[in-house]
Amino acid sequence: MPGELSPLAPFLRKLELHMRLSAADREAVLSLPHAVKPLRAGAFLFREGDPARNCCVILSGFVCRHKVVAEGARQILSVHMKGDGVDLQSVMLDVADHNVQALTAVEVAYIPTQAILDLMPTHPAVVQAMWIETLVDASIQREWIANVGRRDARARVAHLLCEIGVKLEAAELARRDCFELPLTQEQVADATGLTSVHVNRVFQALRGEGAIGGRKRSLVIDDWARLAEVGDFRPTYLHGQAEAVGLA
Amino acid sequence: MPGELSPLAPFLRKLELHMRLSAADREAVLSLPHAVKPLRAGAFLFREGDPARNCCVILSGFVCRHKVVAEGARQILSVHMKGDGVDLQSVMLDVADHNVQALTAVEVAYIPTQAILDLMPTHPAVVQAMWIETLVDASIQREWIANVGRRDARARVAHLLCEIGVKLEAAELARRDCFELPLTQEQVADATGLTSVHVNRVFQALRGEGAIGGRKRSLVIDDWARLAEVGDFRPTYLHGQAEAVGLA
DNA sequence: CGAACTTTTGACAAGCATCAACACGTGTGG
DNA sequence: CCACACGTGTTGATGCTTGTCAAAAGTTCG
Repeated sequence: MPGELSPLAPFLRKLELHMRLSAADREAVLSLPHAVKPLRAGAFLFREGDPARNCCVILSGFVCRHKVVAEGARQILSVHMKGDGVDLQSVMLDVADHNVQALTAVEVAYIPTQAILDLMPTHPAVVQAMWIETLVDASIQREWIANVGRRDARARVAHLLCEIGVKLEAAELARRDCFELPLTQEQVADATGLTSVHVNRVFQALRGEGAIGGRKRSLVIDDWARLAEVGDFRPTYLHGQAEAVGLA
Repeated sequence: MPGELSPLAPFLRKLELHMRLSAADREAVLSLPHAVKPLRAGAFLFREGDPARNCCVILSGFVCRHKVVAEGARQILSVHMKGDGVDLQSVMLDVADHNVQALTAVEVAYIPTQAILDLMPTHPAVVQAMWIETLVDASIQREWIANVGRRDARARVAHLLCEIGVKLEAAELARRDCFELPLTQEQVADATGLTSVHVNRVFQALRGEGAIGGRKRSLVIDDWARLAEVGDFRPTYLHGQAEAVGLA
């Protein structure tokens, strides 16, 4: 079984950011049972209230997690890309407490949760790595609470752009200062707790002061240090991913 | 060793909300090595940047986790009480990404992380329960992102009050509709991304419309259904804790 | 009984939302 | 190939929610 070619290889790579794994552990990850499924942009991987039977790994494309509040407004909770295990937590919890939706066309691998539980006795290190993965996820969520709670619009957007840049680079999809933004301005708004109109104005402001460039979604971060300062971006909270791109 | 009298009993009780544990597992939790320490209000249990060597369990009193952003504003990320394992995640991560501070005088039990890691082979169910505990924590954080990101001031405060009520009841510290609020209005503001002045006005509005009563910090939720509706409070995200108080 | 918090009040300012319209690019079908 | 719809981005006018500043009143505790 040629490990490097397994669709789960990027997932394994991500786990290894957190923990050293033995050859047997690596093999156990790559041979997890999984069903690969292509989905169109906008498709739901899970919905709030769904019973949690599977967790899934992103193979290509982008997804986000989000909640819808009473008045119908949407709040994006996180953005995920190649190699991310989305809803690893569903391994342990009974029911999904949020939605997971494809931002672009994606390929995902569904893994039955039981298969992961079965690794506990035989490959505890793998389970430990997955636990860490969920903890890093939680750390990112804490940063997002601070982002939407206590930063102004400019900082929120700048922070989000920096984070996405680092995650893209850690996933080896792009350089952190030059990438195709996988979000529309409306989705940036939903991620930052703003309106799309105001996000648009913030983008213009950031362009105006020379922090970012590029046209449309092709984003170029001309002045990383500047943008990071505007966004109060200190990447410690990304743990392994920050180190992976030399920001630790 | 009389389990019921161990200071870790409330922690065990919380873990058992998530998983059925054997007698041996229960015993293993209660006999975890720990150092009990009383702390004054305002004391830090951990600081951002600290190396993570211990995790701690709250025995009495209240603590919060928070971050400080560039301009000096503070964002409270969660509120914890008796039986909560705060920073269980530090078992796995290298460095604390936020502060943990006592809101009132507290007693905490520090547990060396290594002792928890050592349970992996011998008591996997205990480790699994702790994992679930961290996942429920993450679920609550997601709800907070939506709360500060997409709800107006009234709803944010109402939501927070409902959540604290349910957690207090689940911890058997009070009824969910009648309790001593462990936060000052300024701390409520830091938890909801508002200013204390505005929080004060929201409290008056909620009192005015008959949703809440009581004077000072002694809060009485006169109309739970009303407050829950104002706050868009649907407690699924609390998982086991919601069920424990009959809200599932 | 005074010092340090905490809550409350008022006047005013600002950031962001809202609404509405328009521009632009892209893909689709006639 | 053009017409058209649709999603996305852009702009302007206006107003509300919430922040800011400052001061007073109430509370707690040594």
